[in-house]
Amino acid sequence: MPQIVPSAGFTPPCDYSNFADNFDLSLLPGGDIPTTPSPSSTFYSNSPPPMQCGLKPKISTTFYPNSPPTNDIDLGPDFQELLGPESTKPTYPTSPISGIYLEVPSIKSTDSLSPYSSHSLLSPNEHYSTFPSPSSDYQSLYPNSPSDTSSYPHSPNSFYAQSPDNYQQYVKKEFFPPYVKEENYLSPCSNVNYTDISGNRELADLLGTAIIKQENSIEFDTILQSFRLNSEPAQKNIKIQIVPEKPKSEDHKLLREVLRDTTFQKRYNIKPFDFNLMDNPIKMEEPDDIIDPCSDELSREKIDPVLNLAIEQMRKDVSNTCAALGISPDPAQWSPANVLSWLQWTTNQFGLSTLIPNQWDLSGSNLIALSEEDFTRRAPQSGSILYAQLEIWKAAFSEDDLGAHWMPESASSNASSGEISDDEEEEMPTDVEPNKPTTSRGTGSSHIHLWQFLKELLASPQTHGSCIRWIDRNKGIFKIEDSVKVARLWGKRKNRPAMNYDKLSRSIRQYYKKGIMKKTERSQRLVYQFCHPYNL
DNA sequence: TAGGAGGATCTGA
DNA sequence: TCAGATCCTCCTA
Repeated sequence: MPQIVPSAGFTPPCDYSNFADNFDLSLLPGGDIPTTPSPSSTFYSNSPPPMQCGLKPKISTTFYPNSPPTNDIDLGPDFQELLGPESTKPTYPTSPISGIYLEVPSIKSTDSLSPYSSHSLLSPNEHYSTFPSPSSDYQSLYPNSPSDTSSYPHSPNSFYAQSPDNYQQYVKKEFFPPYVKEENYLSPCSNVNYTDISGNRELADLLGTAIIKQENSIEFDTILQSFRLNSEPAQKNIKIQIVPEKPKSEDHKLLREVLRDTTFQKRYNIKPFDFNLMDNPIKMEEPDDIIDPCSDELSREKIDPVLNLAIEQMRKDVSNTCAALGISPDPAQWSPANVLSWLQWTTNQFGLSTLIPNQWDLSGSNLIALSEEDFTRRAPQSGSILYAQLEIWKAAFSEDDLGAHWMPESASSNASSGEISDDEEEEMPTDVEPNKPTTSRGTGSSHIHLWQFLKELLASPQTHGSCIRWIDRNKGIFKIEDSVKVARLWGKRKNRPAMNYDKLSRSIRQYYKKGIMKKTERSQRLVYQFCHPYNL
């Protein structure tokens, strides 16, 4: 599996030492598994071309300097400090540190950098503005990078994970290429013996950081400065030798060492990501002498909580959106109106071009039957993203995995700790439970909930702005400007001619107990606030 | 006086 | 069974 990437603020209980234990170095370029990225995927599509095994081993890196890189770039004195003392300053490409030089590739065509290429699984709640244009900074070129949390402001609807049960399905559909990106890597024919520098943890850190660097957009200057401050005396003893080819079990030892080292992770607050290795058919390569018969079990123990959290996050994300849209978590049950609602929401979330409604006048069951080609035919610009998002929803509503346990965030977070009290259960809003699809009560029906109706009014300020409006949309605070009119509209919708604001407000107040609405911090007349996630 | 708060009870799905 | 409707009393700005 690909990478279970948590939302910002989420720190999975695993580290790079675990990653190192489970990382199949044969995945590295030139390894057993071809590394050419799938052209249909933007996941890790920026990997450098596979290294050619020449006479000299290489440490290849794709770090991006402040100025646009060129193939003939002068590495400059700063970076050279990393390789050796001034007296041994090399002349590129011939380094006095035998056989090691840096390869700085030219920037690739921006075509491959689009975050909207086919099958990109983007967080549905990310702001489109955070995605880079092809001309934006290099550091923004990895919108799908698992480590690139900076571009992804935390959102309860963020979608960085998926059910492991559906992983195989995704792999088959090439949602996730079955390889692991390594933009910086040791050439498989490298014979660098870093044993001699293993005592220099800072250098190992440095190299490790450099390896992660372009993924996390860490300023190179920062790394260099850190290196200068912390390891200047030690670097004099740096000695890198070329040794004969080692057995495969000892190959990539430097990378192994770096991956086991988590100091860089702490220093730069880098969050590791999970490869869901237990479900991944990729076999782990492990030196024979340190094979731990219990490692699989231990890895599973470490990974399981991460998976559970990721799955729970996924449930929350979709559940929140269901609640916000008033639609069933099961796309198959969507009415044409629900389909349009979902499409509109998704296009808004991703800043996609507006869809032509009459091309999407179909039920949920028909929608999920569409192929990706059907999607792209209806929406050439955004069809792939819509299709991918729908796949997520379909996966989210899994009869076996999720359907029976679906619950809104407030309840699911409690469920994760296994501490749902009777009271809490009683207060749990049942209107967004998956097994009680809201479709039949959804927008357009007389069975709509009051809170949904109010959101409906709030969603059309052009029409109803005179009687109800948002005070603070983000916080879900709104004000009823014309209580009589709102009550009348509510009564009309519910076919209750005797409805008045007194009754309506009583119903609103009932929501306090249910955790759907609450009083505002500073109590104001006719001002109410939706609780999370109903404010979404 | 309008609106907020909340208890009690009824209604309909 | 549950959400919402209805009726009620009391309180506050």
